[in-house]
Amino acid sequence: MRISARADYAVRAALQLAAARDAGPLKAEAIAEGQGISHKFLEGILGDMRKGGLVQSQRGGNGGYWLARPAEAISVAEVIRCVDGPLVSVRGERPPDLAYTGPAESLLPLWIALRASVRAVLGVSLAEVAAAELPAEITALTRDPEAWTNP
Amino acid sequence: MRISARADYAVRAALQLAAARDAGPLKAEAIAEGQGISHKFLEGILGDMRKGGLVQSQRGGNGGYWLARPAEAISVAEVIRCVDGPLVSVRGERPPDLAYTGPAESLLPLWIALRASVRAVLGVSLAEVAAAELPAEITALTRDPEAWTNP
DNA sequence: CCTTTTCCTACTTGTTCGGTGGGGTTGTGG
DNA sequence: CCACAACCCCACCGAACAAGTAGGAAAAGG
Repeated sequence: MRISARADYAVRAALQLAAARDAGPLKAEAIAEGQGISHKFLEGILGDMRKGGLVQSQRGGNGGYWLARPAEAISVAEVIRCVDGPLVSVRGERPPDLAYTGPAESLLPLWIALRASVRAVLGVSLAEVAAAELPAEITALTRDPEAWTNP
Repeated sequence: MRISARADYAVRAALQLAAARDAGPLKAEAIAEGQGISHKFLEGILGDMRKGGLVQSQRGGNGGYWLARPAEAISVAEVIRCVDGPLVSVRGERPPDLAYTGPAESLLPLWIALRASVRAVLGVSLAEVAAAELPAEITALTRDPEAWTNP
């Protein structure tokens, strides 16, 4: 259950774009520097986000990237899916495509529940994260000090 | 956010062992056949679980594997961690080791919340899954028909 | 025309994934 | 004590993926 560098970078870039909403297009170089990401690598990620319809771009002189929709209408989950495919997969397949037998039968509902819960958390909008105003259900999860410790 | 084949197989093997609790040791070959897993590959996984203290084994004539603890006292999360390392990692690092700046600052709490929610779901015991009696909070997540559909 | 910046394709290097094969070691039954 | 059944412990393998890198073509603006 790892979040890839692509996904992490994509979300951070999207947050940067959300924050610079009214400052016109943002250059890839500026985002890369602002977040400490390899510029060329980020360019590829932004390209995927453009193909996925999340951002738009303009070349030349004072070009750059901007969000295709308001930051309130883009979820973190969408960004991750855009650059990394399905949010949760088991052995490369989406949960509903799996079949289990015997005592493992109710493993499928468990994976489904897992996916639903991941979806719920990552359903937050870029605006909420950028403004540091996460929904109450999410902050509730971070309240427990044990959530911040490694097992 | 993918569950590897190792993790999936490990949990299924553990469930098989949980179900055969009172039938004495279970041979790797039997588990492999029962779950449609490559026998040699499974052997490696069971080896990891033994080193992790989750199962015990006996060689020779009618040897095999059995759970080291009652199935009520082993969580799915433990099994996955045993064979695959940390449950949730971002770019290979555990969330508390990350540092974000600027508009991405509250991305860290989001990853923490994500991990907490994953932990909550996978905290179920092998006994609960094997008996198909998931806790109410988990089944509640599977109630929504949308949880079963791909986006 | 010249600069800037995005866009595209290809390549690299290292690691992981899923799996296989062979041989050693320990236990049981005859 | 001997054969056999199982676990145990490597070593290896091909394919895929991850995280970048490099170089240039194409558009926009001055």
